[in-house]
Amino acid sequence: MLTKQELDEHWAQAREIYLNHISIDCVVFGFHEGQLKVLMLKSNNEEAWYLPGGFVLNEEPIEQAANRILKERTGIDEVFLRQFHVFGDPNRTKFHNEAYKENAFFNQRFISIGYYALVDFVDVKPMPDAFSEICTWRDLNDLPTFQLDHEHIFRTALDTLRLQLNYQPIGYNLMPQEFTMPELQKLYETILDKKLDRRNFQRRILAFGILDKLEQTRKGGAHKAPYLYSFNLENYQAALTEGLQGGW
Amino acid sequence: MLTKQELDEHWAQAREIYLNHISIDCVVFGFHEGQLKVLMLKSNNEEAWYLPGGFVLNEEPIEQAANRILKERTGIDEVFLRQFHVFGDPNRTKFHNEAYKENAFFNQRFISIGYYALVDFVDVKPMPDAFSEICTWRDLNDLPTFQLDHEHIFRTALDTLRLQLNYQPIGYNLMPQEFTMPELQKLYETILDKKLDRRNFQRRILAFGILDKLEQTRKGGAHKAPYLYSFNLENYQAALTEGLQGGW
DNA sequence: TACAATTGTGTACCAATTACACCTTCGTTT
DNA sequence: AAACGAAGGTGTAATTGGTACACAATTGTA
Repeated sequence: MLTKQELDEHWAQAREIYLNHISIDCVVFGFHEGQLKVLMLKSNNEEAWYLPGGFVLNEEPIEQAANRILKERTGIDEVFLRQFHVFGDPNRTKFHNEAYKENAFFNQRFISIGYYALVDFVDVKPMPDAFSEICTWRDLNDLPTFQLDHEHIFRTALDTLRLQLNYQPIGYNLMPQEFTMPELQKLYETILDKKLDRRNFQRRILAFGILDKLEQTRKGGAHKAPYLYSFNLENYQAALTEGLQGGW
Repeated sequence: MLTKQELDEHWAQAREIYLNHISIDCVVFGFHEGQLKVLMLKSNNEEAWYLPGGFVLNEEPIEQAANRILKERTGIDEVFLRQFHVFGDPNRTKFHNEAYKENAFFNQRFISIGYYALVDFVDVKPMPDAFSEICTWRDLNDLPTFQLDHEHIFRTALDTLRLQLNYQPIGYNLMPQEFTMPELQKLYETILDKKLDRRNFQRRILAFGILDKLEQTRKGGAHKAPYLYSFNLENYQAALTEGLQGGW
Protein backbone atom coordinates (compact mmCIF):
# COMPACT_ATOMS: atom_id res chain seq x y z
CA MET A 1 0.00 0.00 0.00
CA LEU A 2 1.35 3.38 -0.99
CA THR A 3 1.18 6.47 1.17
CA LYS A 4 -0.56 9.61 -0.04
CA GLN A 5 2.79 11.19 -0.76
CA GLU A 6 4.08 8.21 -2.70
CA LEU A 7 0.89 8.26 -4.71
CA ASP A 8 1.26 11.94 -5.51
CA GLU A 9 4.79 11.32 -6.67
CA HIS A 10 3.66 8.38 -8.75
CA TRP A 11 1.06 10.44 -10.61
CA ALA A 12 3.45 13.34 -10.98
CA GLN A 13 5.72 10.99 -12.88
CA ALA A 14 2.90 9.32 -14.75
CA ARG A 15 3.44 11.24 -17.96
CA GLU A 16 6.97 9.90 -18.07
CA ILE A 17 6.36 6.26 -17.15
CA TYR A 18 3.09 5.61 -18.97
CA LEU A 19 2.19 6.05 -22.60
CA ASN A 20 0.08 9.15 -22.91
CA HIS A 21 -3.45 9.01 -24.34
CA ILE A 22 -3.77 5.26 -23.88
CA SER A 23 -5.66 3.46 -21.18
CA ILE A 24 -6.93 -0.05 -20.61
CA ASP A 25 -10.26 -1.02 -19.11
CA CYS A 26 -11.07 -4.56 -18.04
CA VAL A 27 -14.47 -6.18 -17.79
CA VAL A 28 -13.89 -9.08 -15.42
CA PHE A 29 -16.61 -11.71 -15.42
CA GLY A 30 -17.04 -14.22 -12.64
CA PHE A 31 -19.74 -16.75 -11.85
CA HIS A 32 -20.96 -17.50 -8.35
CA GLU A 33 -24.07 -19.11 -6.91
CA GLY A 34 -25.73 -19.18 -10.27
CA GLN A 35 -25.16 -15.50 -10.92
CA LEU A 36 -22.91 -13.76 -13.41
CA LYS A 37 -20.81 -11.07 -11.74
CA VAL A 38 -18.60 -8.25 -12.89
CA LEU A 39 -15.77 -6.78 -10.87
CA MET A 40 -16.16 -3.08 -10.18
CA LEU A 41 -14.73 -0.29 -8.05
CA LYS A 42 -16.51 2.53 -6.29
CA SER A 43 -15.06 5.97 -6.70
CA ASN A 44 -13.94 7.79 -3.58
CA ASN A 45 -15.42 11.06 -4.70
CA GLU A 46 -18.81 10.10 -6.01
CA GLU A 47 -21.61 7.58 -6.10
CA ALA A 48 -20.32 6.10 -9.35
CA TRP A 49 -18.69 2.77 -10.06
CA TYR A 50 -16.09 2.00 -12.66
CA LEU A 51 -14.26 -0.89 -14.23
CA PRO A 52 -10.74 -1.96 -13.31
CA GLY A 53 -8.38 -0.02 -15.50
CA GLY A 54 -4.92 1.39 -15.88
CA PHE A 55 -2.22 2.49 -18.24
CA VAL A 56 0.53 1.07 -20.40
CA LEU A 57 4.15 1.39 -19.35
CA ASN A 58 6.47 2.87 -21.93
CA GLU A 59 7.99 -0.41 -23.04
CA GLU A 60 5.21 -2.76 -22.04
CA PRO A 61 3.20 -4.87 -24.51
CA ILE A 62 -0.48 -4.04 -24.14
CA GLU A 63 -1.45 -7.63 -23.35
CA GLN A 64 1.05 -7.57 -20.54
CA ALA A 65 -0.35 -4.27 -19.31
CA ALA A 66 -3.86 -5.74 -19.24
CA ASN A 67 -2.57 -8.73 -17.30
CA ARG A 68 -0.76 -6.51 -14.85
CA ILE A 69 -3.81 -4.35 -14.26
CA LEU A 70 -5.95 -7.42 -13.74
CA LYS A 71 -3.49 -8.89 -11.29
CA GLU A 72 -3.36 -5.66 -9.31
CA ARG A 73 -7.14 -5.76 -8.77
CA THR A 74 -7.66 -9.49 -8.36
CA GLY A 75 -4.36 -11.05 -7.37
CA ILE A 76 -4.70 -13.59 -10.14
CA ASP A 77 -2.69 -14.20 -13.25
CA GLU A 78 -2.77 -16.31 -16.36
CA VAL A 79 -6.46 -15.91 -16.97
CA PHE A 80 -8.61 -15.79 -20.07
CA LEU A 81 -8.15 -12.21 -21.26
CA ARG A 82 -9.14 -10.86 -24.66
CA GLN A 83 -9.25 -7.43 -26.17
CA PHE A 84 -12.66 -6.75 -27.64
CA HIS A 85 -12.94 -3.10 -28.63
CA VAL A 86 -11.26 0.29 -28.56
CA PHE A 87 -13.18 3.24 -27.21
CA GLY A 88 -11.91 6.40 -28.81
CA ASP A 89 -14.49 9.11 -28.54
CA PRO A 90 -12.78 12.38 -27.60
CA ASN A 91 -15.54 13.16 -25.09
CA ARG A 92 -15.49 9.84 -23.31
CA THR A 93 -13.37 11.13 -20.41
CA LYS A 94 -14.60 14.71 -20.32
CA PHE A 95 -16.22 14.36 -16.91
CA HIS A 96 -13.26 12.38 -15.69
CA ASN A 97 -10.89 15.10 -16.76
CA GLU A 98 -12.81 17.68 -14.77
CA ALA A 99 -13.03 15.60 -11.61
CA TYR A 100 -9.34 14.82 -11.64
CA LYS A 101 -8.10 18.10 -13.02
CA GLU A 102 -5.67 18.58 -10.14
CA ASN A 103 -3.94 15.44 -11.42
CA ALA A 104 -1.97 16.48 -14.48
CA PHE A 105 -1.84 13.02 -15.94
CA PHE A 106 -5.60 12.70 -16.21
CA ASN A 107 -5.88 16.03 -17.92
CA GLN A 108 -5.62 14.54 -21.36
CA ARG A 109 -7.64 12.54 -23.83
CA PHE A 110 -7.57 8.78 -23.35
CA ILE A 111 -8.25 6.13 -25.91
CA SER A 112 -9.15 3.03 -23.99
CA ILE A 113 -8.52 -0.53 -25.08
CA GLY A 114 -11.23 -2.79 -23.71
CA TYR A 115 -10.34 -6.25 -22.45
CA TYR A 116 -12.68 -8.78 -20.99
CA ALA A 117 -11.60 -11.51 -18.63
CA LEU A 118 -13.22 -14.74 -17.51
CA VAL A 119 -12.04 -15.76 -14.08
CA ASP A 120 -12.82 -18.21 -11.34
CA PHE A 121 -14.81 -16.26 -8.76
CA VAL A 122 -13.25 -17.89 -5.72
CA ASP A 123 -9.67 -17.16 -6.84
CA VAL A 124 -10.21 -13.41 -6.90
CA LYS A 125 -9.19 -11.21 -3.99
CA PRO A 126 -10.66 -7.84 -4.98
CA MET A 127 -8.32 -4.96 -4.22
CA PRO A 128 -9.30 -1.28 -4.50
CA ASP A 129 -7.03 1.08 -6.40
CA ALA A 130 -5.81 4.57 -5.53
CA PHE A 131 -9.13 6.21 -6.41
CA SER A 132 -11.51 3.74 -4.87
CA GLU A 133 -12.63 2.67 -1.44
CA ILE A 134 -14.39 -0.46 -2.61
CA CYS A 135 -13.52 -3.15 -5.12
CA THR A 136 -16.10 -5.87 -5.30
CA TRP A 137 -18.25 -8.10 -7.47
CA ARG A 138 -21.50 -6.70 -8.75
CA ASP A 139 -24.35 -8.90 -9.85
CA LEU A 140 -25.43 -8.39 -13.45
CA ASN A 141 -29.00 -8.11 -12.22
CA ASP A 142 -28.09 -5.35 -9.80
CA LEU A 143 -25.65 -3.03 -11.51
CA PRO A 144 -24.76 0.37 -10.05
CA THR A 145 -24.44 3.68 -11.83
CA PHE A 146 -21.38 3.66 -14.05
CA GLN A 147 -18.74 6.35 -14.35
CA LEU A 148 -17.88 7.86 -17.74
CA ASP A 149 -18.63 5.48 -20.63
CA HIS A 150 -18.05 2.38 -18.56
CA GLU A 151 -21.60 1.17 -18.98
CA HIS A 152 -21.04 1.21 -22.72
CA ILE A 153 -17.76 -0.65 -22.30
CA PHE A 154 -19.38 -3.23 -20.08
CA ARG A 155 -22.32 -3.72 -22.42
CA THR A 156 -20.01 -4.17 -25.41
CA ALA A 157 -18.02 -6.76 -23.49
CA LEU A 158 -21.17 -8.69 -22.62
CA ASP A 159 -22.33 -8.63 -26.23
CA THR A 160 -18.92 -9.90 -27.32
CA LEU A 161 -19.02 -12.67 -24.74
CA ARG A 162 -22.43 -13.78 -25.97
CA LEU A 163 -21.20 -13.85 -29.53
CA GLN A 164 -18.06 -15.76 -28.60
CA LEU A 165 -20.21 -18.40 -26.97
CA ASN A 166 -21.20 -19.50 -30.45
CA TYR A 167 -17.75 -20.42 -31.63
CA GLN A 168 -15.56 -20.69 -28.57
CA PRO A 169 -15.81 -22.99 -25.61
CA ILE A 170 -16.09 -21.00 -22.43
CA GLY A 171 -16.54 -22.18 -18.91
CA TYR A 172 -13.13 -23.49 -18.05
CA ASN A 173 -12.22 -20.10 -16.71
CA LEU A 174 -15.52 -19.44 -15.01
CA MET A 175 -16.32 -22.79 -13.42
CA PRO A 176 -14.55 -24.52 -10.54
CA GLN A 177 -12.41 -27.56 -11.26
CA GLU A 178 -15.35 -29.92 -10.88
CA PHE A 179 -18.93 -29.06 -11.60
CA THR A 180 -22.23 -30.61 -12.52
CA MET A 181 -24.05 -30.39 -15.82
CA PRO A 182 -26.85 -28.25 -14.35
CA GLU A 183 -24.26 -25.85 -12.98
CA LEU A 184 -22.62 -25.46 -16.38
CA GLN A 185 -26.00 -25.02 -17.99
CA LYS A 186 -26.81 -22.29 -15.52
CA LEU A 187 -23.66 -20.48 -16.63
CA TYR A 188 -24.75 -20.58 -20.24
CA GLU A 189 -28.27 -19.55 -19.35
CA THR A 190 -26.99 -16.68 -17.27
CA ILE A 191 -24.70 -15.37 -19.95
CA LEU A 192 -27.33 -15.67 -22.63
CA ASP A 193 -30.16 -14.60 -20.33
CA LYS A 194 -32.25 -17.40 -21.78
CA LYS A 195 -33.58 -20.78 -20.69
CA LEU A 196 -32.09 -23.81 -22.39
CA ASP A 197 -33.47 -27.31 -22.63
CA ARG A 198 -31.73 -29.51 -20.07
CA ARG A 199 -31.43 -32.61 -22.27
CA ASN A 200 -30.46 -30.86 -25.47
CA PHE A 201 -27.87 -28.76 -23.67
CA GLN A 202 -26.25 -31.88 -22.26
CA ARG A 203 -26.14 -33.65 -25.60
CA ARG A 204 -24.69 -30.66 -27.41
CA ILE A 205 -22.05 -29.79 -24.87
CA LEU A 206 -20.96 -33.42 -24.61
CA ALA A 207 -20.74 -33.65 -28.39
CA PHE A 208 -18.03 -30.99 -28.30
CA GLY A 209 -15.86 -33.51 -26.48
CA ILE A 210 -14.45 -30.94 -24.10
CA LEU A 211 -15.81 -32.55 -20.93
CA ASP A 212 -14.67 -35.53 -18.88
CA LYS A 213 -17.34 -37.28 -16.90
CA LEU A 214 -16.11 -38.19 -13.43
CA GLU A 215 -17.09 -41.18 -11.34
CA GLN A 216 -18.43 -39.25 -8.39
CA THR A 217 -21.65 -37.38 -7.95
CA ARG A 218 -22.44 -34.28 -5.94
CA LYS A 219 -24.42 -35.35 -2.89
CA GLY A 220 -26.13 -32.97 -0.52
CA GLY A 221 -29.02 -31.58 -2.51
CA ALA A 222 -32.42 -32.96 -1.61
CA HIS A 223 -32.59 -34.66 -4.98
CA LYS A 224 -30.88 -37.08 -7.24
CA ALA A 225 -27.15 -36.49 -7.10
CA PRO A 226 -25.77 -35.16 -10.41
CA TYR A 227 -22.52 -36.44 -11.89
CA LEU A 228 -19.44 -34.28 -11.70
CA TYR A 229 -17.57 -33.20 -14.80
CA SER A 230 -14.29 -31.49 -15.47
CA PHE A 231 -12.93 -29.91 -18.61
CA ASN A 232 -10.65 -31.95 -20.82
CA LEU A 233 -7.94 -29.36 -21.20
CA GLU A 234 -6.43 -30.85 -24.35
CA ASN A 235 -9.70 -30.88 -26.26
CA TYR A 236 -10.71 -27.58 -24.73
CA GLN A 237 -7.59 -25.85 -26.02
CA ALA A 238 -8.07 -27.43 -29.42
CA ALA A 239 -11.66 -26.16 -29.53
CA LEU A 240 -10.44 -22.69 -28.49
CA THR A 241 -8.14 -22.42 -31.47
CA GLU A 242 -10.30 -24.31 -33.97
CA GLY A 243 -13.62 -22.77 -33.10
CA LEU A 244 -16.52 -24.99 -32.23
CA GLN A 245 -18.20 -24.91 -35.58
CA GLY A 246 -18.00 -23.36 -38.99
CA GLY A 247 -20.56 -21.58 -41.09
CA TRP A 248 -19.61 -22.09 -44.68
CA MET B 1 -0.24 17.96 -53.28
CA LEU B 2 2.11 19.29 -50.68
CA THR B 3 5.62 20.47 -51.40
CA LYS B 4 8.61 18.97 -49.63
CA GLN B 5 8.83 22.01 -47.37
CA GLU B 6 5.15 21.94 -46.48
CA LEU B 7 5.54 18.28 -45.66
CA ASP B 8 8.50 18.93 -43.42
CA GLU B 9 6.54 21.58 -41.60
CA HIS B 10 3.60 19.24 -41.29
CA TRP B 11 5.68 16.52 -39.66
CA ALA B 12 7.46 19.03 -37.47
CA GLN B 13 4.07 19.94 -36.05
CA ALA B 14 2.87 16.37 -35.91
CA ARG B 15 3.46 15.94 -32.22
CA GLU B 16 1.13 18.86 -31.60
CA ILE B 17 -1.70 18.02 -33.98
CA TYR B 18 -1.82 14.25 -33.63
CA LEU B 19 -2.24 12.09 -30.54
CA ASN B 20 1.13 10.61 -29.74
CA HIS B 21 1.63 6.86 -29.58
CA ILE B 22 -1.51 6.06 -31.53
CA SER B 23 -1.77 5.09 -35.16
CA ILE B 24 -4.38 3.55 -37.39
CA ASP B 25 -3.82 0.96 -40.09
CA CYS B 26 -6.45 0.01 -42.61
CA VAL B 27 -6.80 -3.25 -44.49
CA VAL B 28 -8.90 -2.31 -47.50
CA PHE B 29 -10.45 -5.23 -49.34
CA GLY B 30 -11.75 -4.98 -52.86
CA PHE B 31 -12.99 -7.55 -55.35
CA HIS B 32 -12.28 -7.40 -59.05
CA GLU B 33 -12.37 -9.91 -61.85
CA GLY B 34 -12.91 -12.75 -59.44
CA GLN B 35 -9.93 -11.84 -57.31
CA LEU B 36 -9.77 -10.49 -53.80
CA LYS B 37 -7.48 -7.46 -53.57
CA VAL B 38 -5.96 -5.42 -50.82
CA LEU B 39 -4.89 -1.80 -51.15
CA MET B 40 -1.21 -1.22 -50.44
CA LEU B 41 1.51 1.39 -50.78
CA LYS B 42 5.12 0.97 -51.75
CA SER B 43 7.67 2.71 -49.62
CA ASN B 44 9.90 5.30 -51.31
CA ASN B 45 12.97 4.10 -49.52
CA GLU B 46 12.76 0.37 -49.74
CA GLU B 47 11.34 -2.64 -51.49
CA ALA B 48 8.64 -3.02 -48.86
CA TRP B 49 4.91 -2.42 -49.03
CA TYR B 50 2.63 -1.23 -46.29
CA LEU B 51 -1.01 -0.72 -45.49
CA PRO B 52 -2.79 2.64 -45.64
CA GLY B 53 -2.40 4.26 -42.26
CA GLY B 54 -2.28 7.47 -40.36
CA PHE B 55 -2.80 9.18 -37.06
CA VAL B 56 -5.59 10.57 -34.91
CA LEU B 57 -6.08 14.30 -34.62
CA ASN B 58 -6.24 15.68 -31.10
CA GLU B 59 -10.01 16.04 -30.96
CA GLU B 60 -10.97 13.49 -33.57
CA PRO B 61 -13.00 10.33 -32.83
CA ILE B 62 -11.02 7.30 -33.93
CA GLU B 63 -13.75 6.08 -36.30
CA GLN B 64 -13.61 9.46 -37.98
CA ALA B 65 -9.83 9.25 -38.19
CA ALA B 66 -10.06 5.86 -39.88
CA ASN B 67 -12.59 7.23 -42.33
CA ARG B 68 -10.42 10.23 -43.07
CA ILE B 69 -7.35 8.09 -43.67
CA LEU B 70 -9.33 5.80 -45.93
CA LYS B 71 -10.69 8.73 -47.90
CA GLU B 72 -7.22 10.20 -48.35
CA ARG B 73 -6.00 6.99 -49.99
CA THR B 74 -9.10 6.00 -51.93
CA GLY B 75 -11.22 9.09 -52.42
CA ILE B 76 -14.25 7.25 -51.07
CA ASP B 77 -16.33 7.75 -47.99
CA GLU B 78 -19.14 6.06 -46.12
CA VAL B 79 -17.84 2.57 -46.54
CA PHE B 80 -17.97 -0.56 -44.43
CA LEU B 81 -15.22 0.01 -41.89
CA ARG B 82 -14.70 -1.96 -38.70
CA GLN B 83 -12.00 -2.04 -36.11
CA PHE B 84 -10.77 -5.57 -35.61
CA HIS B 85 -7.67 -5.56 -33.40
CA VAL B 86 -5.11 -3.42 -31.63
CA PHE B 87 -1.45 -4.09 -32.22
CA GLY B 88 0.52 -3.01 -29.23
CA ASP B 89 3.85 -4.77 -29.20
CA PRO B 90 6.56 -2.26 -28.24
CA ASN B 91 8.86 -3.65 -30.95
CA ARG B 92 6.38 -3.48 -33.77
CA THR B 93 7.77 -0.23 -35.16
CA LYS B 94 11.41 -0.70 -34.24
CA PHE B 95 12.58 -0.87 -37.85
CA HIS B 96 10.24 1.93 -38.78
CA ASN B 97 11.68 4.15 -36.07
CA GLU B 98 15.21 3.65 -37.39
CA ALA B 99 14.33 4.32 -41.01
CA TYR B 100 12.49 7.50 -40.19
CA LYS B 101 14.69 8.66 -37.37
CA GLU B 102 15.22 12.05 -38.91
CA ASN B 103 11.47 12.55 -38.47
CA ALA B 104 10.89 13.33 -34.82
CA PHE B 105 7.27 12.27 -34.85
CA PHE B 106 8.05 8.71 -35.89
CA ASN B 107 10.64 8.38 -33.21
CA GLN B 108 8.19 7.01 -30.68
CA ARG B 109 6.28 3.88 -29.91
CA PHE B 110 2.99 3.46 -31.77
CA ILE B 111 0.04 1.37 -30.77
CA SER B 112 -1.93 0.76 -33.91
CA ILE B 113 -5.66 0.29 -34.16
CA GLY B 114 -6.46 -2.03 -37.05
CA TYR B 115 -9.49 -1.35 -39.22
CA TYR B 116 -10.65 -3.34 -42.17
CA ALA B 117 -12.75 -1.94 -44.95
CA LEU B 118 -14.84 -3.54 -47.65
CA VAL B 119 -15.12 -1.32 -50.69
CA ASP B 120 -16.32 -1.38 -54.26
CA PHE B 121 -13.17 -1.81 -56.34
CA VAL B 122 -14.23 0.50 -59.15
CA ASP B 123 -14.97 3.41 -56.84
CA VAL B 124 -11.44 3.58 -55.50
CA LYS B 125 -8.90 6.03 -56.86
CA PRO B 126 -5.68 4.92 -55.14
CA MET B 127 -3.56 7.84 -54.00
CA PRO B 128 -0.01 7.51 -52.61
CA ASP B 129 0.87 9.24 -49.37
CA ALA B 130 3.92 11.30 -48.40
CA PHE B 131 6.16 8.26 -48.01
CA SER B 132 5.10 6.26 -51.03
CA GLU B 133 5.49 6.41 -54.75
CA ILE B 134 2.86 3.80 -55.46
CA CYS B 135 -0.58 3.13 -54.08
CA THR B 136 -2.31 0.25 -55.75
CA TRP B 137 -4.33 -2.92 -55.38
CA ARG B 138 -2.43 -6.11 -54.70
CA ASP B 139 -3.88 -9.50 -55.44
CA LEU B 140 -4.15 -11.81 -52.45
CA ASN B 141 -2.44 -14.48 -54.48
CA ASP B 142 0.49 -12.23 -55.25
CA LEU B 143 1.35 -10.30 -52.13
CA PRO B 144 4.59 -8.33 -51.81
CA THR B 145 6.96 -8.14 -48.88
CA PHE B 146 5.36 -6.25 -46.02
CA GLN B 147 6.90 -3.52 -43.92
CA LEU B 148 6.95 -3.77 -40.13
CA ASP B 149 4.21 -6.02 -38.76
CA HIS B 150 1.83 -5.24 -41.61
CA GLU B 151 1.71 -8.83 -42.76
CA HIS B 152 0.46 -9.78 -39.33
CA ILE B 153 -2.11 -7.00 -39.41
CA PHE B 154 -3.27 -8.05 -42.85
CA ARG B 155 -3.50 -11.71 -41.87
CA THR B 156 -5.51 -10.88 -38.74
CA ALA B 157 -7.90 -8.79 -40.81
CA LEU B 158 -8.41 -11.63 -43.28
CA ASP B 159 -9.06 -14.10 -40.47
CA THR B 160 -11.57 -11.68 -38.97
CA LEU B 161 -13.30 -11.24 -42.31
CA ARG B 162 -13.60 -15.00 -42.72
CA LEU B 163 -15.07 -15.33 -39.25
CA GLN B 164 -17.51 -12.47 -39.85
CA LEU B 165 -18.76 -14.25 -42.93
CA ASN B 166 -20.46 -16.70 -40.59
CA TYR B 167 -22.71 -14.24 -38.87
CA GLN B 168 -22.74 -11.10 -40.97
CA PRO B 169 -23.87 -10.60 -44.51
CA ILE B 170 -21.09 -9.23 -46.62
CA GLY B 171 -21.03 -8.47 -50.28
CA TYR B 172 -23.00 -5.28 -50.48
CA ASN B 173 -19.81 -3.32 -50.11
CA LEU B 174 -17.71 -5.49 -52.36
CA MET B 175 -20.06 -6.19 -55.24
CA PRO B 176 -21.37 -3.80 -57.87
CA GLN B 177 -25.01 -2.73 -57.75
CA GLU B 178 -26.12 -5.66 -59.86
CA PHE B 179 -24.43 -9.02 -60.01
CA THR B 180 -25.07 -12.63 -60.79
CA MET B 181 -25.23 -15.52 -58.38
CA PRO B 182 -22.00 -17.08 -59.71
CA GLU B 183 -20.25 -13.74 -59.20
CA LEU B 184 -21.37 -13.54 -55.58
CA GLN B 185 -20.36 -17.13 -55.06
CA LYS B 186 -16.93 -16.37 -56.41
CA LEU B 187 -16.58 -13.65 -53.79
CA TYR B 188 -17.35 -16.07 -51.00
CA GLU B 189 -15.06 -18.69 -52.47
CA THR B 190 -12.28 -16.19 -52.80
CA ILE B 191 -12.57 -14.93 -49.25
CA LEU B 192 -12.78 -18.44 -47.85
CA ASP B 193 -10.26 -19.85 -50.32
CA LYS B 194 -12.55 -22.82 -50.75
CA LYS B 195 -14.89 -24.22 -53.39
CA LEU B 196 -18.58 -24.11 -52.60
CA ASP B 197 -21.41 -26.11 -54.13
CA ARG B 198 -23.21 -23.93 -56.63
CA ARG B 199 -26.73 -25.12 -55.81
CA ASN B 200 -26.35 -25.19 -52.04
CA PHE B 201 -24.77 -21.76 -52.07
CA GLN B 202 -27.69 -20.35 -53.96
CA ARG B 203 -30.28 -21.91 -51.67
CA ARG B 204 -28.54 -20.75 -48.55
CA ILE B 205 -27.86 -17.21 -49.62
CA LEU B 206 -31.41 -16.81 -50.90
CA ALA B 207 -32.76 -18.15 -47.59
CA PHE B 208 -31.18 -15.17 -45.85
CA GLY B 209 -33.61 -12.98 -47.73
CA ILE B 210 -31.08 -10.29 -48.40
CA LEU B 211 -31.21 -10.53 -52.20
CA ASP B 212 -33.69 -9.26 -54.77
CA LYS B 213 -33.89 -11.22 -58.00
CA LEU B 214 -34.11 -8.90 -60.97
CA GLU B 215 -35.92 -9.50 -64.23
CA GLN B 216 -32.93 -9.20 -66.48
CA THR B 217 -30.12 -11.58 -67.17
CA ARG B 218 -26.50 -10.91 -67.99
CA LYS B 219 -25.99 -11.68 -71.68
CA GLY B 220 -22.63 -11.80 -73.35
CA GLY B 221 -21.02 -14.93 -72.00
CA ALA B 222 -20.99 -17.88 -74.35
CA HIS B 223 -23.40 -19.70 -72.11
CA LYS B 224 -26.77 -19.56 -70.47
CA ALA B 225 -27.36 -16.02 -69.24
CA PRO B 226 -27.52 -15.83 -65.44
CA TYR B 227 -30.09 -13.74 -63.62
CA LEU B 228 -29.04 -10.49 -62.03
CA TYR B 229 -29.50 -9.83 -58.34
CA SER B 230 -29.17 -6.80 -56.12
CA PHE B 231 -29.06 -6.54 -52.34
CA ASN B 232 -32.25 -5.75 -50.50
CA LEU B 233 -30.86 -2.98 -48.37
CA GLU B 234 -33.54 -3.13 -45.72
CA ASN B 235 -33.11 -6.83 -45.04
CA TYR B 236 -29.36 -6.53 -45.44
CA GLN B 237 -29.14 -3.91 -42.71
CA ALA B 238 -31.39 -5.98 -40.50
CA ALA B 239 -29.16 -9.01 -41.01
CA LEU B 240 -26.11 -6.88 -40.24
CA THR B 241 -27.43 -5.95 -36.85
CA GLU B 242 -29.19 -9.21 -36.05
CA GLY B 243 -26.52 -11.58 -37.24
CA LEU B 244 -27.36 -14.26 -39.75
CA GLN B 245 -27.70 -17.11 -37.33
CA GLY B 246 -27.38 -17.97 -33.72
CA GLY B 247 -25.65 -20.80 -31.96
CA TRP B 248 -27.51 -21.35 -28.72
C1' DT C 1 -28.00 -27.44 -86.27
C1' DA C 2 -25.19 -29.70 -83.09
C1' DC C 3 -22.10 -28.64 -79.36
C1' DA C 4 -19.76 -27.21 -75.16
C1' DA C 5 -20.21 -24.75 -71.33
C1' DT C 6 -22.75 -22.73 -67.88
C1' DT C 7 -27.02 -21.70 -65.27
C1' DG C 8 -31.71 -22.92 -63.16
C1' DT C 9 -33.97 -26.05 -60.40
C1' DG C 10 -35.17 -30.31 -57.79
C1' DT C 11 -34.56 -34.33 -54.74
C1' DA C 12 -32.88 -38.09 -51.91
C1' DC C 13 -29.99 -38.73 -47.99
C1' DC C 14 -27.71 -37.81 -43.80
C1' DA C 15 -26.79 -34.86 -39.67
C1' DA C 16 -28.22 -31.75 -36.34
C1' DT C 17 -31.68 -29.58 -33.68
C1' DT C 18 -36.03 -29.52 -31.29
C1' DA C 19 -39.60 -31.09 -28.50
C1' DC C 20 -40.92 -34.15 -25.72
C1' DA C 21 -41.55 -38.65 -21.70
C1' DC C 22 -40.16 -41.85 -18.57
C1' DC C 23 -37.40 -43.68 -15.21
C1' DT C 24 -33.94 -43.12 -11.31
C1' DT C 25 -32.20 -41.26 -7.16
C1' DC C 26 -31.71 -38.12 -3.46
C1' DG C 27 -33.24 -36.12 1.11
C1' DT C 28 -37.41 -35.22 3.44
C1' DT C 29 -41.83 -36.09 5.31
C1' DT C 30 -44.93 -38.86 7.79
C1' DA D 1 -39.36 -47.42 6.88
C1' DA D 2 -42.47 -46.21 3.26
C1' DA D 3 -44.26 -42.55 0.52
C1' DC D 4 -43.28 -38.21 -1.59
C1' DG D 5 -41.48 -34.21 -4.10
C1' DA D 6 -37.99 -32.50 -6.78
C1' DA D 7 -34.27 -32.82 -9.54
C1' DG D 8 -31.07 -35.55 -12.69
C1' DG D 9 -30.09 -39.38 -16.34
C1' DT D 10 -31.30 -41.05 -20.61
C1' DG D 11 -33.97 -41.99 -24.95
C1' DT D 12 -36.79 -41.13 -29.16
C1' DA D 13 -39.84 -39.26 -32.74
C1' DA D 14 -40.46 -35.19 -35.60
C1' DT D 15 -38.56 -31.44 -37.77
C1' DT D 16 -35.15 -28.73 -39.75
C1' DG D 17 -30.91 -27.89 -42.06
C1' DG D 18 -26.93 -29.29 -44.78
C1' DT D 19 -24.73 -32.26 -48.31
C1' DA D 20 -24.37 -34.56 -52.47
C1' DC D 21 -25.98 -35.26 -56.28
C1' DA D 22 -28.78 -35.20 -61.67
C1' DC D 23 -31.14 -33.27 -65.26
C1' DA D 24 -33.21 -29.79 -68.09
C1' DA D 25 -32.67 -25.08 -70.18
C1' DT D 26 -30.12 -21.51 -72.48
C1' DT D 27 -26.33 -19.12 -74.49
C1' DG D 28 -22.81 -18.17 -78.27
C1' DT D 29 -20.01 -20.77 -81.27
C1' DA D 30 -18.37 -24.32 -84.41
